[in-house]
Amino acid sequence: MVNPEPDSKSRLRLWLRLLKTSRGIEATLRERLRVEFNSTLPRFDVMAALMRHEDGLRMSELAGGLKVSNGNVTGIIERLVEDDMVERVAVKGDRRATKVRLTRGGKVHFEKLAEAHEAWIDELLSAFAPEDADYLSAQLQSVEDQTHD
Amino acid sequence: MVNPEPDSKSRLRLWLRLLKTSRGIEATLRERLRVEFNSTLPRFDVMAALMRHEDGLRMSELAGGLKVSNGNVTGIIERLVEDDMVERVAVKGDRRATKVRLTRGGKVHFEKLAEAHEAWIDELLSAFAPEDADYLSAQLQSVEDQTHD
DNA sequence: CTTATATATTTTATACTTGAAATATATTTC
DNA sequence: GAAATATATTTCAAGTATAAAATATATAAG
Repeated sequence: MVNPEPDSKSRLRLWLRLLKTSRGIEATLRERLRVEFNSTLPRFDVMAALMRHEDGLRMSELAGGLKVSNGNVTGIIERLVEDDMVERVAVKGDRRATKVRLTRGGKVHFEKLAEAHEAWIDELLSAFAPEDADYLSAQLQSVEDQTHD
Repeated sequence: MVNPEPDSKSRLRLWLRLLKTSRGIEATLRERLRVEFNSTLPRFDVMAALMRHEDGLRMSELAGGLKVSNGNVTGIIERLVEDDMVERVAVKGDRRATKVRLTRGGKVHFEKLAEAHEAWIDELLSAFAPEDADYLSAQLQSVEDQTHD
Protein backbone atom coordinates (compact mmCIF):
# COMPACT_ATOMS: atom_id res chain seq x y z
CA MET A 1 0.00 0.00 0.00
CA VAL A 2 1.38 3.39 -0.99
CA ASN A 3 -0.18 5.60 1.62
CA PRO A 4 -1.17 3.61 4.69
CA GLU A 5 -3.11 5.31 7.45
CA PRO A 6 -0.73 7.11 9.80
CA ASP A 7 -0.48 5.97 13.42
CA SER A 8 -1.96 9.25 14.57
CA LYS A 9 -5.35 8.20 13.19
CA SER A 10 -5.61 5.17 15.47
CA ARG A 11 -4.67 7.32 18.44
CA LEU A 12 -7.14 10.01 17.45
CA ARG A 13 -9.90 7.42 17.22
CA LEU A 14 -8.92 6.09 20.63
CA TRP A 15 -9.06 9.56 22.10
CA LEU A 16 -12.50 10.27 20.64
CA ARG A 17 -13.72 6.95 21.96
CA LEU A 18 -12.20 7.55 25.38
CA LEU A 19 -13.83 10.94 25.54
CA LYS A 20 -17.20 9.67 24.41
CA THR A 21 -17.15 6.83 26.91
CA SER A 22 -16.14 8.89 29.89
CA ARG A 23 -18.54 11.71 29.00
CA GLY A 24 -21.36 9.22 28.64
CA ILE A 25 -20.68 7.70 32.02
CA GLU A 26 -20.22 11.10 33.61
CA ALA A 27 -23.55 12.28 32.19
CA THR A 28 -25.30 9.24 33.62
CA LEU A 29 -23.69 9.67 37.02
CA ARG A 30 -24.49 13.37 37.09
CA GLU A 31 -28.10 12.73 36.21
CA ARG A 32 -28.52 10.04 38.84
CA LEU A 33 -26.77 12.04 41.54
CA ARG A 34 -29.12 14.92 40.75
CA VAL A 35 -32.34 12.92 40.64
CA GLU A 36 -31.69 10.44 43.42
CA PHE A 37 -29.59 12.49 45.82
CA ASN A 38 -30.01 16.10 44.75
CA SER A 39 -26.24 16.25 44.46
CA THR A 40 -23.57 16.77 41.82
CA LEU A 41 -20.38 15.17 40.57
CA PRO A 42 -18.04 17.91 41.83
CA ARG A 43 -19.58 17.61 45.28
CA PHE A 44 -19.15 13.86 45.12
CA ASP A 45 -15.51 14.22 44.11
CA VAL A 46 -14.78 16.65 46.91
CA MET A 47 -16.51 14.53 49.52
CA ALA A 48 -14.75 11.40 48.29
CA ALA A 49 -11.41 13.14 48.70
CA LEU A 50 -12.32 14.31 52.19
CA MET A 51 -13.54 10.83 53.10
CA ARG A 52 -10.05 9.53 52.50
CA HIS A 53 -8.62 12.09 54.92
CA GLU A 54 -10.22 11.89 58.32
CA ASP A 55 -8.29 14.93 59.65
CA GLY A 56 -9.28 17.08 56.72
CA LEU A 57 -7.37 18.67 53.90
CA ARG A 58 -6.19 22.17 53.17
CA MET A 59 -7.93 23.97 50.37
CA SER A 60 -4.81 23.77 48.25
CA GLU A 61 -4.35 20.05 48.92
CA LEU A 62 -7.91 19.46 47.85
CA ALA A 63 -7.53 21.51 44.68
CA GLY A 64 -4.23 19.83 43.89
CA GLY A 65 -5.57 16.34 44.49
CA LEU A 66 -8.60 16.88 42.29
CA LYS A 67 -6.54 18.85 39.79
CA VAL A 68 -8.92 21.74 39.69
CA SER A 69 -8.28 25.40 40.44
CA ASN A 70 -8.25 26.83 43.96
CA GLY A 71 -11.06 29.20 43.20
CA ASN A 72 -13.18 26.34 42.01
CA VAL A 73 -12.79 24.46 45.27
CA THR A 74 -13.63 27.60 47.22
CA GLY A 75 -17.07 27.70 45.63
CA ILE A 76 -17.84 24.01 46.01
CA ILE A 77 -16.79 24.02 49.64
CA GLU A 78 -18.87 27.13 50.31
CA ARG A 79 -22.00 25.31 49.22
CA LEU A 80 -21.08 22.13 51.07
CA VAL A 81 -20.59 24.17 54.24
CA GLU A 82 -23.99 25.79 53.77
CA ASP A 83 -25.46 22.30 53.61
CA ASP A 84 -23.60 21.20 56.75
CA MET A 85 -21.73 18.50 54.87
CA VAL A 86 -18.35 20.03 55.45
CA GLU A 87 -16.76 22.24 58.08
CA ARG A 88 -13.79 24.56 58.04
CA VAL A 89 -11.13 24.18 60.70
CA ALA A 90 -8.40 26.64 61.52
CA VAL A 91 -4.86 25.38 61.04
CA LYS A 92 -2.82 26.17 64.10
CA GLY A 93 0.49 27.72 63.30
CA ASP A 94 -0.62 29.07 59.94
CA ARG A 95 -3.38 31.58 59.83
CA ARG A 96 -3.34 31.74 56.04
CA ALA A 97 -4.53 28.17 55.70
CA THR A 98 -7.86 26.48 56.31
CA LYS A 99 -8.53 22.81 56.65
CA VAL A 100 -11.76 21.39 55.55
CA ARG A 101 -13.36 18.12 56.64
CA LEU A 102 -16.58 16.18 56.49
CA THR A 103 -19.07 16.69 59.27
CA ARG A 104 -20.68 13.69 60.91
CA GLY A 105 -23.72 14.23 58.70
CA GLY A 106 -21.49 14.65 55.66
CA LYS A 107 -19.96 11.24 56.27
CA VAL A 108 -23.32 9.59 56.70
CA HIS A 109 -24.57 11.22 53.52
CA PHE A 110 -21.48 10.30 51.56
CA GLU A 111 -21.69 6.64 52.57
CA LYS A 112 -25.00 6.45 50.75
CA LEU A 113 -23.68 8.27 47.69
CA ALA A 114 -20.64 6.04 47.52
CA GLU A 115 -22.63 2.86 47.72
CA ALA A 116 -24.97 3.95 44.94
CA HIS A 117 -22.03 5.20 42.90
CA GLU A 118 -20.21 1.89 43.06
CA ALA A 119 -23.33 0.02 42.03
CA TRP A 120 -23.90 2.39 39.08
CA ILE A 121 -20.35 1.92 37.84
CA ASP A 122 -20.66 -1.82 38.23
CA GLU A 123 -23.74 -1.65 36.04
CA LEU A 124 -22.38 0.80 33.47
CA LEU A 125 -19.15 -1.14 33.06
CA SER A 126 -20.76 -4.56 33.22
CA ALA A 127 -19.50 -5.16 29.66
CA PHE A 128 -16.07 -5.70 31.25
CA ALA A 129 -15.16 -8.87 33.03
CA PRO A 130 -13.04 -8.01 36.08
CA GLU A 131 -9.89 -9.33 34.39
CA ASP A 132 -10.53 -7.20 31.33
CA ALA A 133 -11.18 -4.22 33.53
CA ASP A 134 -7.89 -4.73 35.33
CA TYR A 135 -6.04 -5.13 32.06
CA LEU A 136 -7.60 -2.00 30.63
CA SER A 137 -6.80 -0.04 33.77
CA ALA A 138 -3.18 -1.04 33.44
CA GLN A 139 -3.11 0.01 29.80
CA LEU A 140 -4.56 3.38 30.60
CA GLN A 141 -2.11 3.83 33.41
CA SER A 142 0.61 4.07 30.81
CA VAL A 143 -0.75 7.38 29.53
CA GLU A 144 -0.21 8.98 32.92
CA ASP A 145 3.29 10.34 32.50
CA GLN A 146 2.52 11.86 29.13
CA THR A 147 0.06 14.39 30.51
CA HIS A 148 2.20 16.60 32.68
CA ASP A 149 2.20 19.65 30.40
CA MET B 1 -10.18 -17.17 50.00
CA VAL B 2 -13.25 -16.43 52.05
CA ASN B 3 -14.01 -12.89 50.98
CA PRO B 4 -12.51 -12.19 47.58
CA GLU B 5 -12.69 -8.70 46.13
CA PRO B 6 -16.02 -8.18 44.39
CA ASP B 7 -16.06 -7.53 40.64
CA SER B 8 -17.37 -4.04 41.27
CA LYS B 9 -13.96 -3.03 42.64
CA SER B 10 -12.18 -3.78 39.37
CA ARG B 11 -14.77 -1.81 37.48
CA LEU B 12 -14.58 1.07 39.92
CA ARG B 13 -10.81 1.19 39.50
CA LEU B 14 -11.26 1.16 35.74
CA TRP B 15 -13.69 4.05 35.93
CA LEU B 16 -11.42 6.13 38.12
CA ARG B 17 -8.55 5.45 35.76
CA LEU B 18 -10.65 6.25 32.72
CA LEU B 19 -11.73 9.50 34.30
CA LYS B 20 -8.24 10.47 35.34
CA THR B 21 -6.83 9.73 31.91
CA SER B 22 -9.45 11.62 29.96
CA ARG B 23 -9.41 14.55 32.35
CA GLY B 24 -5.64 14.73 32.12
CA ILE B 25 -5.71 14.77 28.35
CA GLU B 26 -8.57 17.24 28.31
CA ALA B 27 -6.68 19.58 30.63
CA THR B 28 -3.63 19.47 28.39
CA LEU B 29 -5.67 20.11 25.27
CA ARG B 30 -7.55 22.96 26.91
CA GLU B 31 -4.33 24.59 28.06
CA ARG B 32 -2.70 24.31 24.65
CA LEU B 33 -5.76 25.56 22.81
CA ARG B 34 -5.82 28.53 25.13
CA VAL B 35 -2.13 29.40 24.95
CA GLU B 36 -1.44 28.61 21.31
CA PHE B 37 -4.75 29.52 19.69
CA ASN B 38 -6.64 31.57 22.24
CA SER B 39 -9.44 29.03 21.94
CA THR B 40 -11.26 26.42 24.02
CA LEU B 41 -12.31 22.79 23.84
CA PRO B 42 -16.05 23.49 23.48
CA ARG B 43 -15.32 25.83 20.59
CA PHE B 44 -13.12 23.18 19.03
CA ASP B 45 -15.84 20.55 19.41
CA VAL B 46 -18.46 22.77 17.82
CA MET B 47 -16.23 23.74 14.93
CA ALA B 48 -15.24 20.12 14.36
CA ALA B 49 -18.90 19.16 14.12
CA LEU B 50 -19.60 22.00 11.69
CA MET B 51 -16.56 21.06 9.63
CA ARG B 52 -18.15 17.69 8.97
CA HIS B 53 -21.29 19.38 7.65
CA GLU B 54 -20.57 21.81 4.86
CA ASP B 55 -24.20 22.97 4.62
CA GLY B 56 -24.44 23.69 8.30
CA LEU B 57 -26.39 22.18 11.16
CA ARG B 58 -29.44 23.24 13.08
CA MET B 59 -28.86 24.27 16.66
CA SER B 60 -30.67 21.18 17.88
CA GLU B 61 -28.67 18.88 15.59
CA LEU B 62 -25.49 20.41 16.94
CA ALA B 63 -26.59 20.03 20.54
CA GLY B 64 -27.76 16.48 19.92
CA GLY B 65 -24.57 15.47 18.14
CA LEU B 66 -22.35 16.85 20.87
CA LYS B 67 -24.74 15.61 23.55
CA VAL B 68 -24.90 18.92 25.33
CA SER B 69 -27.89 21.08 26.12
CA ASN B 70 -29.45 23.46 23.62
CA GLY B 71 -28.83 26.44 25.84
CA ASN B 72 -25.19 25.54 26.01
CA VAL B 73 -24.79 25.57 22.25
CA THR B 74 -26.55 28.92 22.03
CA GLY B 75 -23.84 30.53 24.12
CA ILE B 76 -20.91 28.94 22.32
CA ILE B 77 -22.31 29.83 18.92
CA GLU B 78 -22.96 33.40 20.04
CA ARG B 79 -19.29 33.87 20.79
CA LEU B 80 -18.16 32.10 17.63
CA VAL B 81 -20.41 34.41 15.59
CA GLU B 82 -18.92 37.45 17.31
CA ASP B 83 -15.51 36.22 16.22
CA ASP B 84 -16.67 35.66 12.64
CA MET B 85 -15.94 31.95 12.83
CA VAL B 86 -19.53 30.91 12.34
CA GLU B 87 -22.61 32.39 10.68
CA ARG B 88 -26.30 31.82 11.18
CA VAL B 89 -28.46 30.98 8.19
CA ALA B 90 -32.24 31.05 8.06
CA VAL B 91 -33.90 27.72 7.34
CA LYS B 92 -36.45 28.19 4.62
CA GLY B 93 -39.75 26.57 5.38
CA ASP B 94 -39.24 26.68 9.16
CA ARG B 95 -38.87 30.00 10.83
CA ARG B 96 -38.33 28.46 14.24
CA ALA B 97 -35.04 26.91 13.20
CA THR B 98 -31.60 28.34 12.50
CA LYS B 99 -28.76 26.66 10.72
CA VAL B 100 -25.25 27.45 11.66
CA ARG B 101 -22.12 26.95 9.58
CA LEU B 102 -18.45 27.82 9.47
CA THR B 103 -17.42 30.96 7.66
CA ARG B 104 -14.52 30.88 5.23
CA GLY B 105 -12.29 32.26 7.97
CA GLY B 106 -13.70 29.73 10.42
CA LYS B 107 -12.66 26.88 8.17
CA VAL B 108 -9.18 28.26 7.69
CA HIS B 109 -8.82 28.72 11.43
CA PHE B 110 -10.13 25.28 12.23
CA GLU B 111 -7.74 23.58 9.81
CA LYS B 112 -4.89 24.86 11.96
CA LEU B 113 -6.54 23.80 15.19
CA ALA B 114 -7.27 20.33 13.84
CA GLU B 115 -3.74 19.77 12.68
CA ALA B 116 -2.29 20.79 16.04
CA HIS B 117 -4.93 18.75 17.85
CA GLU B 118 -4.10 15.57 16.00
CA ALA B 119 -0.40 16.03 16.68
CA TRP B 120 -1.07 16.60 20.40
CA ILE B 121 -3.13 13.46 20.66
CA ASP B 122 -0.50 11.50 18.79
CA GLU B 123 2.02 12.73 21.34
CA LEU B 124 -0.16 12.25 24.43
CA LEU B 125 -1.16 8.73 23.42
CA SER B 126 2.25 7.75 22.11
CA ALA B 127 2.31 5.02 24.77
CA PHE B 128 -0.11 3.09 22.56
CA ALA B 129 1.02 1.28 19.47
CA PRO B 130 -1.62 1.71 16.75
CA GLU B 131 -2.77 -1.89 17.13
CA ASP B 132 -3.16 -1.46 20.89
CA ALA B 133 -5.06 1.76 20.29
CA ASP B 134 -7.44 0.04 17.90
CA TYR B 135 -7.95 -2.82 20.33
CA LEU B 136 -8.65 -0.46 23.20
CA SER B 137 -11.06 1.56 21.10
CA ALA B 138 -12.98 -1.59 20.32
CA GLN B 139 -13.10 -2.55 24.00
CA LEU B 140 -14.42 0.85 24.98
CA GLN B 141 -16.98 0.70 22.24
CA SER B 142 -18.66 -2.08 24.17
CA VAL B 143 -19.63 0.31 26.95
CA GLU B 144 -21.67 2.41 24.53
CA ASP B 145 -25.01 0.70 24.83
CA GLN B 146 -24.89 0.73 28.61
CA THR B 147 -25.07 4.51 28.88
CA HIS B 148 -28.45 5.35 27.40
CA ASP B 149 -30.24 6.16 30.65
C1' DC C 1 13.27 44.74 62.85
C1' DT C 2 11.98 45.90 58.44
C1' DT C 3 11.73 45.08 53.76
C1' DA C 4 11.39 41.55 50.19
C1' DT C 5 9.66 37.45 48.76
C1' DA C 6 6.92 33.35 49.07
C1' DT C 7 2.67 30.88 50.20
C1' DA C 8 -2.54 30.05 51.11
C1' DT C 9 -6.69 31.44 49.99
C1' DT C 10 -10.42 34.29 48.07
C1' DT C 11 -12.20 37.34 44.72
C1' DT C 12 -13.06 38.63 40.09
C1' DA C 13 -14.08 38.33 35.19
C1' DT C 14 -15.30 35.29 31.81
C1' DA C 15 -16.81 31.04 29.84
C1' DC C 16 -19.14 26.67 30.07
C1' DT C 17 -22.93 23.65 31.64
C1' DT C 18 -27.35 22.11 32.99
C1' DG C 19 -32.51 21.82 33.49
C1' DA C 20 -36.47 24.39 33.32
C1' DA C 21 -39.24 28.22 31.81
C1' DA C 22 -40.36 31.29 28.17
C1' DT C 23 -41.01 32.43 23.29
C1' DA C 24 -41.93 31.69 18.65
C1' DT C 25 -43.46 29.00 15.06
C1' DA C 26 -45.50 24.51 13.08
C1' DT C 27 -48.61 20.85 12.98
C1' DT C 28 -52.63 18.35 14.32
C1' DT C 29 -57.32 17.88 15.72
C1' DC C 30 -61.85 18.95 16.10
C1' DG D 1 -59.64 27.50 10.64
C1' DA D 2 -59.40 27.96 15.72
C1' DA D 3 -57.67 25.51 19.62
C1' DA D 4 -54.56 22.15 21.32
C1' DT D 5 -50.27 20.19 20.98
C1' DA D 6 -45.59 19.67 19.40
C1' DT D 7 -41.07 21.44 18.01
C1' DA D 8 -36.94 24.78 17.73
C1' DT D 9 -34.61 27.91 20.06
C1' DT D 10 -33.42 31.30 23.63
C1' DT D 11 -33.49 32.93 28.22
C1' DC D 12 -32.82 32.20 33.01
C1' DA D 13 -30.97 30.71 37.52
C1' DA D 14 -27.62 28.19 39.59
C1' DG D 15 -23.48 25.67 39.68
C1' DT D 16 -18.83 24.58 37.81
C1' DA D 17 -14.37 25.92 35.80
C1' DT D 18 -10.36 28.68 34.66
C1' DA D 19 -6.59 32.27 35.04
C1' DA D 20 -5.34 36.32 37.04
C1' DA D 21 -5.57 39.84 40.58
C1' DA D 22 -6.13 40.84 45.31
C1' DT D 23 -5.59 39.83 50.22
C1' DA D 24 -3.62 38.00 54.18
C1' DT D 25 -0.08 35.85 56.47
C1' DA D 26 4.53 33.68 56.82
C1' DT D 27 9.39 33.36 56.07
C1' DA D 28 13.81 35.07 54.54
C1' DA D 29 17.38 38.58 53.86
C1' DG D 30 19.54 42.46 55.00
